[in-house]
Amino acid sequence: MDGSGKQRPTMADVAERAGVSRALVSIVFRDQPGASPQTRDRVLRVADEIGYRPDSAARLLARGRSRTLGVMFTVHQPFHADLVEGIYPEAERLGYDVLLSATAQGRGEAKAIEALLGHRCEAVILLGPGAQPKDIDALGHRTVTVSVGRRVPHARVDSVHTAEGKGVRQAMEHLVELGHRRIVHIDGGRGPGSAERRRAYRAAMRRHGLEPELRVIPGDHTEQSGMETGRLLLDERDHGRPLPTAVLAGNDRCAMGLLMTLTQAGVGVPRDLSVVGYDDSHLSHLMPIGLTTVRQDAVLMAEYAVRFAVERLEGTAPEPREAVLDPKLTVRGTSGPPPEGVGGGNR
Amino acid sequence: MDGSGKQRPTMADVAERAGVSRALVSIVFRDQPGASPQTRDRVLRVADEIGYRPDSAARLLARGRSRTLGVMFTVHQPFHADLVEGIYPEAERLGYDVLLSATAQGRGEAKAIEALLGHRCEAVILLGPGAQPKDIDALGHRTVTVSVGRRVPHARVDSVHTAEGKGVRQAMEHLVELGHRRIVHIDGGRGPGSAERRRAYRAAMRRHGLEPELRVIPGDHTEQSGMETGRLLLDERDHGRPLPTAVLAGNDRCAMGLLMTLTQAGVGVPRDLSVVGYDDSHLSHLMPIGLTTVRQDAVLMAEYAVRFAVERLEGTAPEPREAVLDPKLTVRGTSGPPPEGVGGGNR
DNA sequence: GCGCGCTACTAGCGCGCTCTAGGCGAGTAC
DNA sequence: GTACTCGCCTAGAGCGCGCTAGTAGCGCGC
Repeated sequence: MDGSGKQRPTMADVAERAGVSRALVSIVFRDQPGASPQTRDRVLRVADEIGYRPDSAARLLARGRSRTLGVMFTVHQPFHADLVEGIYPEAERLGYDVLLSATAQGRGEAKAIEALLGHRCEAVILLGPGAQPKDIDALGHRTVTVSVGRRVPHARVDSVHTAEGKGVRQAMEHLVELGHRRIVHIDGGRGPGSAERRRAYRAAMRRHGLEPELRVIPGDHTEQSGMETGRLLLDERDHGRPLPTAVLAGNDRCAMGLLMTLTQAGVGVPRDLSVVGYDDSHLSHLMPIGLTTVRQDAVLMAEYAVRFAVERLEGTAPEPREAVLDPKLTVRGTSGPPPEGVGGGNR
Repeated sequence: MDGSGKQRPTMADVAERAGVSRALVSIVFRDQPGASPQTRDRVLRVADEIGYRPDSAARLLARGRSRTLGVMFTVHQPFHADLVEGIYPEAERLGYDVLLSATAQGRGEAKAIEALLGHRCEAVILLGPGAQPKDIDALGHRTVTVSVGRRVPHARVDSVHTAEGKGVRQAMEHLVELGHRRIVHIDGGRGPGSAERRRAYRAAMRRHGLEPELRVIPGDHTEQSGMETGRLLLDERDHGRPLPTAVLAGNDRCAMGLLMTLTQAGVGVPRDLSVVGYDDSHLSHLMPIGLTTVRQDAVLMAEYAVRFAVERLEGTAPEPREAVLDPKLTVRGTSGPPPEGVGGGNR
């Protein structure tokens, strides 16, 4: 009296029970004109009684379109979580369904995308894709594709990202104005936006005549990376090399890792050292004194991504576009003037 | 020359181009006997050439079963990320597809579940469901359901969770053995497992004759909650009430928030205060000295969840079951003896 | 010659739905 | 009266696939 024996009710069941044709039930469920209010009511009531729910597979098959957007993301990226949260409501508003596919250990981007395509997503939104530009371009030729957080210069894809240079510049101005000179940058490796951030960091250092202090420490967009850098810096300090007075991290996760290591080692933030992150993911609010970070508006980015996809699909905008959002430095508690006397590099 | 005009190739296209029948293509793609190696090769080659990929909607419709497991999770829960990572490989191993549906701001559990059912998931795996037991029971009557991280006593659902009591007991033994007496617990509110953890904390305090020190601070499973508790404790200290010497947090996120607040305020961990978390999510490894926490094996839990669902679906285990995994205290750096002289409550 | 079993393949129905092309009756215009 | 519209409803094709039943061809034994 349960489980596998229980057949899922179909439209035909509803139709029969309500004494109408299948087509009429279809009309009612698609909220289309062509059914009297009474019939509509009766159909809905009967459907509810027998627990009918439209089968999206069949529906999808029947009408040519799936009205589904596929989203590839990484489970462990808080900023992706923020983006996903923004994607749902915008997609719903435009009448699209959302399918998530995560990359994870042992499940690469290719696999995640494959799954989305198999489910007939009309468009694919890639959050911080790490794939080669040529692969992304290939995907873009096969289906409407949006890359979020990463520019893919000559590929046939829409892209939504922030003006990395601008964000880094703001952060650097902020630090320099506070009096910092010994500012290091933790690199984001192949992570989205890293190259631009690195470039902008270098340029800013040069512009302020700080070229001798310029230092890029290799890393990536994980807490792990921030912690390793922290340990590295502490280790160097113990061997006589002074700590930098400020660190521009590759992203918030990296900044978090760094902070944990440093504060646990008794380094005062921002007393002894300032830290600036990048993303303004949920993480940054969570710190007691707040992480100074470059805000990327996740909700806005999500909205652009969804709209780009939908407009391409519906032919409103046949050509791929690029949205470059203005980042905004959000000064919170992890940045302040460099320690007295140190000045930040005047040896 | 792009986009909507480009029709997705179907089996018929492959068949025609390879000079065989549709059925044969179907056979090849389902990896079934009944096609010669040469034909098989040719079909696959042709399919690859024209970029054919089986349409899962149609496939799902045609064979009665979808072989799809739906997973409801919360984007911002790191432990859910760990679970999702474990679910994918196990599902794949058993030949099932995975569909994710996130709860988020403005997208409650009901909506997330609705989406899964609409996509014909045969079973639903709920990660840390917050819904009312009766609603979960109702769902369990409609479809195979597995609750992960939360017991749902009289409901028709499988469940996978850890022996909360045991975990808390271990943590408490550990703290008491170190010499702690003033141990407070931050509650997890309606979060999964909270009630059991709270109960176990109370019992442990009583068993060790620490009833006078017993204190449960309301909270939930977020960093926010940990931070608020931290501020509360610091505030109390400033008004003369001594800090507890140890805190048993509701989960790792909460412990993280607490840690951030305390260490930033100059409280040494574990010098002045010990902190124990719960989950052993990725977070706990990320701290420089490591979070002492009660390990819930995410991978194992994920495997149980998937297997329970599949075995119910395939009739191997018609009745819902419960897996209670043994948690294991993982001692890392945030726990140590209480500060000298304080002893931990001997006023 | 015949039947037999086996491999390699095909015809065609049906999954649950959407959607086009209508049907039917009542009202309105001439 | 005929002609037409309009609201409500139905018949039935077909979406891309899986699958059952069946066919063609071939070697084999007698």
